[in-house]
Amino acid sequence: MAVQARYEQYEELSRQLGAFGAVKRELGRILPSECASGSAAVVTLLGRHGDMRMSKLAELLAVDMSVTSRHVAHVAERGWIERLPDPADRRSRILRLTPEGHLLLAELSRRTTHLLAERLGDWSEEDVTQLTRLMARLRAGFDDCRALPPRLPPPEPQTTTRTPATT
Amino acid sequence: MAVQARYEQYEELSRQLGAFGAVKRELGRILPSECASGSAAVVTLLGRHGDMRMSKLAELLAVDMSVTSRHVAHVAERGWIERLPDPADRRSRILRLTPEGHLLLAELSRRTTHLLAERLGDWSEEDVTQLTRLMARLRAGFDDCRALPPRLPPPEPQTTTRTPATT
DNA sequence: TATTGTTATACTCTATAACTATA
DNA sequence: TATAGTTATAGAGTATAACAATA
Repeated sequence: MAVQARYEQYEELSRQLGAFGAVKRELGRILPSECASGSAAVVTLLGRHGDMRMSKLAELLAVDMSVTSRHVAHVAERGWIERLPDPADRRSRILRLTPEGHLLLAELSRRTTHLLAERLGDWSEEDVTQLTRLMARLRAGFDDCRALPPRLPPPEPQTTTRTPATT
Repeated sequence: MAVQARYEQYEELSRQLGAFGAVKRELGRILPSECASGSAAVVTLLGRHGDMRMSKLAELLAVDMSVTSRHVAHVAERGWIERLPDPADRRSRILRLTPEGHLLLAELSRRTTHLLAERLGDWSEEDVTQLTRLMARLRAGFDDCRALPPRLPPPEPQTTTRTPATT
């Protein structure tokens, strides 16, 4: 039946999602000293989208603003960004890459693309494009519903133990 | 030129990889109490591949054995797996799911597939299959070369500051 | 001497809650 | 009263190094 096949697809996708952390860790290992992955994300997003406020950055990072605040403080301490006052709202701060930040961004791009070129050198252009497109779509599917938290499925109709976790 | 286009593909893929943490965090939020994502990975891999030794599990998890040891201890304390002596090597231990572990595995599968069904319900079967296939291939590309650590690209030929990180 | 696995320590990322300053 | 951002605290994941037991 089609439903059964679809759930097996989800199972398999779930396994790939679980194992995908290894890829991100590997990418993290090539980062420059002092620049952890959180810092790299801040610099990369500012380079991609331009100056923005904390709240906007938190949204793009898809993490709580408290986390964003810590990452931004770390990056600002190292001189890669500056925090300008927002003339429209004195509670807010505008984040902007410094010249040193742009240099770091170029270095990050160089290292990342080099590693990906090493690992994906034998991929067809179509496959790279497809993977990027499908990952973006999956992420968008999770972003969209971030307001409403994920719901659990209804409990099993069977009369078996339903919550093995809370033993 | 083609090389330039390829590097732009890598840039875009890199951004998607960076933003992908949000998907994994969302999947982590639906886990049962006491079962963190590390525990879920252990149970899932044992269910998928059957009984195995610590070293094999560490390889499948793609993390250091010390990390594996901690996750396994957590899972064993909750009765989801047992650690049997290995008759072939007394240093080693064979990991096996308990009946409670199988119940937990079923519950994990139920919750994960439900969430994916909610988020990917409008995807074509081809797209789901493609994404799974390409993620597996990308991960394999990183797994294969895990023995040799990722190498950094050669320094820029230009006479600019090459290491903005070590300011 | 080499390998399997455990433990101690330290670092990063994340979320929740309490707090300050401003709207 | 509500919002933008910060800080304190706690929990989870990971790696390195030192260690025990066995091969």
